[in-house]
Amino acid sequence: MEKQILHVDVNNAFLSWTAVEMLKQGSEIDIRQIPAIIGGDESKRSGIVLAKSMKAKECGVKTADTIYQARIKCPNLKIFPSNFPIYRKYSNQLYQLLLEYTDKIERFSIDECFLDMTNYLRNDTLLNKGYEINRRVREELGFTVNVGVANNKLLAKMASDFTKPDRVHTLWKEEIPEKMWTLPVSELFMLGKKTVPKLYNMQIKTIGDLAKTDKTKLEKKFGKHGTLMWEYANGIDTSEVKYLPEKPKCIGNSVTLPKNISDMDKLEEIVLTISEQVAYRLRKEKLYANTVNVQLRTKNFEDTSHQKKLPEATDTTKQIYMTAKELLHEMYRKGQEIRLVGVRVDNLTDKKDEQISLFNTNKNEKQEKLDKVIDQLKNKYGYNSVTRATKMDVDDLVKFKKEEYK
DNA sequence: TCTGGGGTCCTAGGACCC
DNA sequence: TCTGGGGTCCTAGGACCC
Repeated sequence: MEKQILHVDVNNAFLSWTAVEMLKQGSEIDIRQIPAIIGGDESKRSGIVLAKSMKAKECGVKTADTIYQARIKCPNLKIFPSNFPIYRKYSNQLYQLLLEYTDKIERFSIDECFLDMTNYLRNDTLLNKGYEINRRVREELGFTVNVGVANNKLLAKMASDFTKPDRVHTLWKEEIPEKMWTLPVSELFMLGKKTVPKLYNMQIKTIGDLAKTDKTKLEKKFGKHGTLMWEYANGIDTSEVKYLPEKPKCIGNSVTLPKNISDMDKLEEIVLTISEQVAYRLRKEKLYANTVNVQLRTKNFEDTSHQKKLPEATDTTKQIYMTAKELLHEMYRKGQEIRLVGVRVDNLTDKKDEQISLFNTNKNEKQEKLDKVIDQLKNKYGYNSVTRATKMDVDDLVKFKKEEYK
C-alpha cells in the first residue's frame, strides 16, 4: 500500500511568528502586511536576512541577502531581531496540533514537519486532512502553513513549496510531469548552487530534463549524489518519516567575531568560551565525544578545520578545551585575521567506555564533579549565571570555579 | 556591498596493516 | 631493486539543508 504523507511548512516562519507575538503584545501593526524582515545584527557583523514578508519579497529581497542589500532593494524596510525562544514556543504549538492527527511526525526543522498518515485516515482522504490542518492552524494559532499532499516525503515537500502562502497542494505520481518536470532544476530538493551550474552545462535545465537523463551518466559524474538527484527528479523516495527522536550526531557552536582577531590570547579565550558551551550541551544530552573539531574563518572567508580523535570519549569541559586549544595552535598561521571561530564535537557515543581497572583511578573525576556543579547552577539560574572573570589557565579556572561555589 | 549558525552526509587521500 | 592489492581508520574539505 502506498504511504500517505503530509508536509507542513510554516509560511515565512520567523517573521510570521514575530508578527503573532507582537500582536499579542498589543502592537498596532502586523509586520506581515508591510515590507519587513527578520535580520541579524549588522553591528555584530551578522547582518543577513533570516525571513521576509511578502511585501519585502515583492521588492526582490531574498533570504540570506545582506541587510545592506535588502535596504537598497527596499528603502522603507522595517527590520526586527530574531528571537529563538519565541520560535520554539510556536513550533511546539504547531507540533501539539499536528499530534491530533498522527503520532508519526518528523520534526524536520523548527518550521517543517512530515506526517505519516498511513493508517490514520479512517474514512477521510489525505487531501481533506491537509485542508483541515491548513485551516485549523490559521484559525487556532494565528499563522499560516502550506501543506504538501503526496505518497512520499520528497513529493510532499516539493508540493508544499508550490504557490504560497496558506495553500494546500497535491503532487500525485500522475501529476509529476505537469507540476514538477516543468520547474527549473534548481527547484529540486538537494540541488544547490554548486550542482545547478554543472547541470546547466550538460543542457539539463528543468527537473524533467534531469528525470530523462541517463542515470548511469549522472552517477559517473556525481557519484551517490547523482543517484539521488535522478531518483528525486523521477519522484522516487522510499525514506520513512522519522518520528522517533534521535540523538544528535554532532554538537557545535561558532561565533562571528565583532572584529577580526589576530591575537592568540584572545583566540584561546574565545575557544574556551565556546568549548564550555559545547561541553555543556553535550552533557545535557548525556553523550560523550570521541572527536573534537575546530573551525576558523579568515576575513577573506577562507575556511579551515582541523580535528582530533580522543584516546577515550569525554564530556568534560577541560578535555574538550585542551584538545581544541591544541588544534587552534596547530592550524593558526601567524598574521591571519580571524573572523569566525567554531568548536564542534563529533562521533558521539551514549556511554563512556569505562576503563577496566582494579583501582578506581579516574583522573578526570575532579573535572566531572566540577562540571556537574556548574551545570546545576546554569540549569537553575541560567547559562550566563556562571561566567569567568577573565581567561586563565584551565587548572586555575578549575580552582577559581571551585572557590566560587564553596 | 558584505556575506549567520545549527546541522547531516559524502569523498578523497594518507597512514598503516596484512 | 622495485614492486601487489585489499581493508580500515583518520583527517580535511565540500555540498546540501533550514
